[in-house]
Amino acid sequence: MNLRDLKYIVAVADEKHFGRAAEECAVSQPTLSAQIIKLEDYLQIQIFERHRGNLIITPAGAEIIQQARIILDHAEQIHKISAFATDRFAGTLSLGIIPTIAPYLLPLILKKLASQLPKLTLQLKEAQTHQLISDLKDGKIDAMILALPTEETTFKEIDIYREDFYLAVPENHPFAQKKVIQTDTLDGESFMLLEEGHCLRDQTMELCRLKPSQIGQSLRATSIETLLEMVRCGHGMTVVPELVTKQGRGNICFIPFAKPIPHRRVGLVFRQTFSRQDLMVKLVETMQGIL
Amino acid sequence: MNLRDLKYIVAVADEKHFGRAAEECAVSQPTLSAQIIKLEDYLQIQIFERHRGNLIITPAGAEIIQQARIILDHAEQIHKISAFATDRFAGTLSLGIIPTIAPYLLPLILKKLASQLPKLTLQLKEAQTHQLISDLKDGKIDAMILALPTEETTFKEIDIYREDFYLAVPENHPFAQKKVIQTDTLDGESFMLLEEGHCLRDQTMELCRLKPSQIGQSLRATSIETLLEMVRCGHGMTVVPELVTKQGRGNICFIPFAKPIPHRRVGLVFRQTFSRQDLMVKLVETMQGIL
DNA sequence: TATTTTCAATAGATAAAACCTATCATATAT
DNA sequence: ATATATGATAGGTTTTATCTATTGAAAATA
Repeated sequence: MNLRDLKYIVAVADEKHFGRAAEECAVSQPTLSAQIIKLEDYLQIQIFERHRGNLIITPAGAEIIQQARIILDHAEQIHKISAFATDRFAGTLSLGIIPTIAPYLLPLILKKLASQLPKLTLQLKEAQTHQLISDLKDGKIDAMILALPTEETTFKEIDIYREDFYLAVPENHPFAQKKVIQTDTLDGESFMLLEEGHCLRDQTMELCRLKPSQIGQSLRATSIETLLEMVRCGHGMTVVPELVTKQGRGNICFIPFAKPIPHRRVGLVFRQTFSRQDLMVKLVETMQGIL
Repeated sequence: MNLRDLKYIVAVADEKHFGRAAEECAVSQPTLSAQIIKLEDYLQIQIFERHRGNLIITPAGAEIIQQARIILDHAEQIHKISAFATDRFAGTLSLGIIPTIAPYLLPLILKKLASQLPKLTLQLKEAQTHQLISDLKDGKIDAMILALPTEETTFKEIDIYREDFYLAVPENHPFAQKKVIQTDTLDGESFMLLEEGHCLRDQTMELCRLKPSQIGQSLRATSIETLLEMVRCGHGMTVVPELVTKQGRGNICFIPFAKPIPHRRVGLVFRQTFSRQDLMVKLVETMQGIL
């Protein structure tokens, strides 16, 4: 049995005439006749009684045609679903973002993004890199924004922006007077970092070549904001990405690093096999246009 | 798009594995893969994201699969309808019967017929021959029982029984003493007939070679029972088929005719193209067994 | 009654598709 | 580094759908 066959019998039921039904289905009359005979043969049941000018639908045939109409309706639905879905910039996108990006990037772009991609609905999830990677593999999210690279071969990455790091010190700290800072002058300083699992923690440790003794152990900071609060109170210093410095903050100085300026690449990551790659490109372009 | 394709994507959605889905569909994995790719291509939409061991259904794909399940359900319905309908002795049969047969034949057979063809429901319609012929052509009824032949080339006829005619006279009539009656002794007698349109009227006129002057004009009898009531009251005589004589009636004598005995053939008639010919044969055999 | 018209089925040939086996490519697990 | 698992690709075969032309049978018309 075949959707085409069902179309044929519905056409015959509508037209009560094989020739006209064939025309409606854009096939020749013998083709339509043969297919219907084959269907009747397959179902072991007669659907139509043929007479000239007087076509009778058998009772079972009428029931079958009723089902066929339902089936064709739903088949049409499938076409509609596809047609809608092929508007690649519409629909819902489930997007993961790491905690050191989300609160600083989202306020800058969400509003304009909604106006430039009006048919796109974002479903946001904030989690650490390793969690997002797992979610992306499982299909729980469609894409994610985080620090590149991910080292995952099954993912594709597109750079969105490059973000320089800054040293955050209390404004009464000696460093606060410096225009730039050399990473090798940080040797004895005491640092505060985010809790384990944040990529920013690892990046900071690496770029400042921190010894375990320099890292404040008492604190398990879950956010940059907490960290900055501690800095403000003079418990130590920390490193933050550029976007964090854009919001006005009292009592804290953000000192640029000397060249080569340490930074991170922030990008959009998705599965190589993801079905909406053109939306990914569009999304990145739109975000870059806003920033 | 094709019912087979829909079966394939539902199988993949269920199994989350192309190989197992192919097995379930009893085709090779390349076949299933190729068909699904072709479907995705045709719909211009990706239904699955392929990874090893981790198959993800796209949002649009999920909607399509939902529709596909509905469609396959209804397709299954079509199979069930056919399977039920191919029990050729089940279902409803719309049967027309002429008024000179219905009230005498039906009481004899209906009960036993219901027990011997328990799954068959009869929908009975009583009408004159010409009306039944028109209804049968239009498919308003499936078959009819009447006096043969119909002279219609598009119908098939099966004889059920042969029915001799009898002369009905009041018991005080001189003819009432006769064992048999010769048709050529009826010349001057006055007859009462059914109204126009009844085949029995025409048959009686023919077999008795009645002149218009012999036929009572005042009466437009719509049933044999009315006619017999008139005979009982001595208004004349009439001719009735054998089954009418089987019910005990006072004050009326039914005289057999001399050879060659005039009679009519009663049979089952249906369209040559009717889909339940084997039921027709079975029905006639069953009725003959009962009579 | 004979002829024409109408309508669906049949015949024969061609084109399209679905299918199979064998193999490849890639990612994951060992 | 090797083996395994999974889905895609290649090439060839079979099946199916389709076409045009024709036939057959009933109905309408002359």
